[in-house]
Amino acid sequence: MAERAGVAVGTVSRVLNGHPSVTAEIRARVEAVIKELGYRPDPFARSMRSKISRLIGIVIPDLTNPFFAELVQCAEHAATAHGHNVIFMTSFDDAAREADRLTQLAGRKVDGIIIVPSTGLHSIKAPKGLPLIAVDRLVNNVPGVAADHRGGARIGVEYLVRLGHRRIACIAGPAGSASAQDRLRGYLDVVEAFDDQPSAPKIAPLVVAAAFDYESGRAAGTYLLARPRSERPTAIFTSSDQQAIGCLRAANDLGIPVPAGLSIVGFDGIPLSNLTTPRLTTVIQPISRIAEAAVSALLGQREMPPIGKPHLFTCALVERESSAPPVQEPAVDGGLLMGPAEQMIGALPNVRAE
Amino acid sequence: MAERAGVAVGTVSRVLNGHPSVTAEIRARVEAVIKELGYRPDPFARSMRSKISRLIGIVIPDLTNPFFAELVQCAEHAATAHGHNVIFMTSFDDAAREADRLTQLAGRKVDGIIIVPSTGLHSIKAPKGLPLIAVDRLVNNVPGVAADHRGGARIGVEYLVRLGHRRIACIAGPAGSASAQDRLRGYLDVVEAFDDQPSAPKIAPLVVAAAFDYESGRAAGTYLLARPRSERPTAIFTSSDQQAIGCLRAANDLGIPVPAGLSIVGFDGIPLSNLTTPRLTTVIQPISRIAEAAVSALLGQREMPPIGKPHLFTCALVERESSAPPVQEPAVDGGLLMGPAEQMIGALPNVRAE
DNA sequence: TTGTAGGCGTTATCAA
DNA sequence: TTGATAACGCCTACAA
Repeated sequence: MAERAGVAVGTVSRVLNGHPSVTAEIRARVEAVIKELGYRPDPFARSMRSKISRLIGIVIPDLTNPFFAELVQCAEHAATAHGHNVIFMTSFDDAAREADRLTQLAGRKVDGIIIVPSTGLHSIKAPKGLPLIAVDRLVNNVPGVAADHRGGARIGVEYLVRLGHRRIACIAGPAGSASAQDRLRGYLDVVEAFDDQPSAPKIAPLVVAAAFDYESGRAAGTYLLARPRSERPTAIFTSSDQQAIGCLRAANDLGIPVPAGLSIVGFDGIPLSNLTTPRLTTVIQPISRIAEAAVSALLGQREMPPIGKPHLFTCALVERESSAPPVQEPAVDGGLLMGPAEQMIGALPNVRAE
Repeated sequence: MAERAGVAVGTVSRVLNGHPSVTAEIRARVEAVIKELGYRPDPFARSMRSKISRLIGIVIPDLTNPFFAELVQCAEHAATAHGHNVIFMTSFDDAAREADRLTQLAGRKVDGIIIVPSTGLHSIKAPKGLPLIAVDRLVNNVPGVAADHRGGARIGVEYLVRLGHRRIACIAGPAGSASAQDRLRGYLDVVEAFDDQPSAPKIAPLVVAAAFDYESGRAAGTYLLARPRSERPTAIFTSSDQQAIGCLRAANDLGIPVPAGLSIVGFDGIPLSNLTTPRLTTVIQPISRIAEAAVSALLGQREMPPIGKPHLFTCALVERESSAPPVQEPAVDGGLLMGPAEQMIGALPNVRAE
């Protein structure tokens, strides 16, 4: 023990915790011994008494998704700045595994949990008494912080409309993902806005659902582009950069030039989106700000967003090379999806990678 | 307390730990109460006594690198299977920050640490008494597990030679990275092997160093491909898939068709390598096996590789679309790098992203 | 200001 | 087999 500095344990503790009532002389002496012995307080003993672990958990569906990887990295950075460390876990997008991880974290007595809920989850049975915040994919019984997916999608689709596109397809994300639904809703917002102005040319909606990854994007793109020329979209709005990159691949396989024969807009703004051929026009999310907001809310530096009223961050369009005005005036009739948009959400054709 | 089951604390502990000397009847009674109360032993109290945290640390230079992201995911998976959780940290490829993280982990009393050392590190000052294993980038004072980078590079370059290429450039990784050096060495192995056979046509070595990321790969590729036609390589062997993808971009920017005018071979085997245009021929690392080996060595399920004698996993070539025989017989003279290969390592022109 | 002592939840030792 | 008890390292009243 460092009490070989000639003081009592209590005094050492006071020095450690910066308690005011310690003589400068004694404090110096103790600190010297601490340094000399390389003494570190035992975190377990500490946590056992204080009930504070300075540990937070983060659970994400899949680290192979560059967006989540960046999110985790930003969150770790923010947590470290707050003096916390992070226990990382993958749910592999599986609800059962996710629930198990949550239980594990609760058992570890972490101070809080950041979670990107697995696909298909609309509510989370949170270990009670444990601060929990959903990021990116919002659920209805937990505070959340995310990009304004709906607004972001609107920005992307409106941009395509402004470019002159009228046959704009949408590759939606998986039906169970809240972020995917919001992006789809944004797409439909634009479609409906045009429906409301009878003078404006109609936009033919064309929607297909797919997972967020490269391969699913490629499959969905192939599905959309393999349609007869007259029905083929002149632009595709995707729900992730990975899907968009898969689409690029699909277009290339089918001999369709981008952006000459097809415009593609991505979503997320991952680093790679700026290095594809052609470079991807995409809607970027302010990912580091999202991560920081989640961490500081969790750690009480900022108040938690109320349940049902998540903290939303606005997205921005980055115009690059994968988008351009359409070459020929597209036909307007016939879309996969017709009718009141709201009803369609959740009942879309689903294309999946083999 | 669960001793309201009418037993002493010690007995509960024995039940919890499956100690044999407990009557079936008592055990049943205690377990019933445990379940009823949803009782969970406090991990801090437990660790405080047992000196075991069931926590391991993992420190990575950059999670934006898909290879590392996958590594982390695999490691977490393996650790979970062993009943451990993982504290994740980024060093941002900065030695000072890395050292700090290591200290933090030691302070947390994790059971072991997996580290991908930051670029430029040749040894690690490990907190002593703490199992530590280096992954992917080996250092000389710590046990390690990695892919056989040198052998893998050899496989990739030999493949290009077999295809008929003689002017094969190499984009090496950052000079400070051990894995980068090994891959470069593998490249040089092949070059030298040809030098030894006077009958065989000479291979002109051409090497440039760059960071592992997309943008650096693009810059390095541009640098190599902007040379006069007679000196331009007909094939580029890169040190990461990201570099290769950047190269793809560079070739495209310069109007050089791949693989018709240039063959590119990547390294790593990240998922994306199969979705570029053209799909990337690459040398894949058995990443999940590497991660599992690291975890089980760390946790004592398997013996640690001796220092200086790391556990190496062989790589495999996946032939895809970015490689083909060269069209025209290339000239042989003039390379950036000439002379005894060994001397060159570490003294290469370095191209970096702006 | 400083020392002393009790208690946090476990596990391990020793008796019973 | 089971119970009682000490000890792990820390913090915090409370007493000096």
